[in-house]
Amino acid sequence: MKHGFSVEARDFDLAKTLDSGQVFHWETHGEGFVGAIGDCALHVQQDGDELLVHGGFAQLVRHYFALDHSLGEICAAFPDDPALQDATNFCRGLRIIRQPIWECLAAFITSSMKQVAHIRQMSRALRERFGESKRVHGITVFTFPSAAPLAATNEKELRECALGYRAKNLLLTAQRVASGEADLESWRALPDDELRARLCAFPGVGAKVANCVMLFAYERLRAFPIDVWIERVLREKYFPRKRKVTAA
DNA sequence: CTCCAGGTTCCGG
DNA sequence: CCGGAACATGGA
Repeated sequence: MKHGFSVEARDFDLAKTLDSGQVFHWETHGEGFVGAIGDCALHVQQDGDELLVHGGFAQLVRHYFALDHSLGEICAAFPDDPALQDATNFCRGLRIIRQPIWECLAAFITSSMKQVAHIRQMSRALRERFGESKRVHGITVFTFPSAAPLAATNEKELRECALGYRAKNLLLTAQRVASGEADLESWRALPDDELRARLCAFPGVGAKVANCVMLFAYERLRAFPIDVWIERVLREKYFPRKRKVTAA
């Protein structure tokens, strides 16, 4: 427990944020969580208005969890809508984090037609098989594999991580990223529409996954991923007569 | 044993 | 453009 860093974290709920389905590779450990941000493995634990971070990287943690966002201002800007009021109360402290692009893209490619518990299982299998082993706080953590080691495998090996038909999509995407043909970092400079079009050009990436990557990795806070649950709510609360609910 | 899960893609009308 | 169906896997 010693040698940890403390990071101020007001208006933040670590457990709620990591359990919200925007990221899939953190695991509970004791009172906190272990995981990795890119290559940096760490243990994080919340204690009131602060985070105890083991493994260093305090500034990285602050950036990753978007602790610089003013959650109060963001919530105050919401329209006066009963459903949104309920939502803000229910989700208080849940932040949209800043994920490394590749691991976000890869994770959501595996997410189609899968329950969150399954997505987490696939993430773990990929990490244990292709990620790097690190030690932090006395435990072993596997980082999420970069594109290169995934590009160097084959569909069969990825299927052994329970990816099913998603294996081919992840493999082809990893190859395009690892080869440099698709430079995810440079795409930060693109406007929303162009970025979305490039993301949708990857196999297995459609409107929903592209919007997840834009929102969770590219900081495009206007992106609005519509999954089956959001669609049900939109239909029930706002558009009872529409046959199809889309972002536009 | 069936059903369906935080979608995408392809195909026919 | 729009509705349907296939796609793998595993837990309920």
